[in-house]
Amino acid sequence: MKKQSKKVYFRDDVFLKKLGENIRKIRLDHGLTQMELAFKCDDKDYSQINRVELGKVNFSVSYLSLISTALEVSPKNLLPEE
Amino acid sequence: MKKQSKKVYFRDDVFLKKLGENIRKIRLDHGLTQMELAFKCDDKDYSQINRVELGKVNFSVSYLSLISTALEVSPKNLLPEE
DNA sequence: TTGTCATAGGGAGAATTTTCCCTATTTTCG
DNA sequence: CGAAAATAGGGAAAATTCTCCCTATGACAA
Repeated sequence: MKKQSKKVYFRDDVFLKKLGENIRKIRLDHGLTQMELAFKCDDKDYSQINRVELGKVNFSVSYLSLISTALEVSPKNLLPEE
Repeated sequence: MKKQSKKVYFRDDVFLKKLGENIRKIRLDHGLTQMELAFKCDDKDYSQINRVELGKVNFSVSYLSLISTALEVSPKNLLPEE
């Protein structure tokens, strides 16, 4: 019987927090509400945007790409330094 | 009975491909193997790194942060333009 | 206050990634 | 060529996100 190591997905809360704040900042710079941004992302619901901005979900890089397209900026611009 | 719309997660294959290529390029610039990079990421296995570089998985932004730390670059540097 | 808009967040089920272990294929080096 | 190293990828179980729908809270104007 193998020793069963606990599976815990890696999650960088500090990074997620900063990333969410950046996204919010850029969204507001564009004068968009969460709902409007969700619409531009072809997302039926804006709860995901909300959770992203609050750093509550460890979302995927594809979604990062989607948001950057909707905000008309390079994905690079969404990321925090370091 | 509600109409059941099919759930399909958003996935940007083109973006994932370019991102993977960038990561590979930077890894090689640092003279690391996939295994060595995995080790620096505290990943027990290197198959994940391999799939990331090949654009086969839509990995999380936390993992992106992890890789950037291991490669000692800003997460920005890993992302493709646009 | 009342109503409206925007943000915050609960909850369930399905989809997908992540983790872990293994093997196959390809590349590199003696 | 042959061995060793590195990359590619199969597969299963579990963790977590994603999607969708709904409600609560907060902010702000009439």
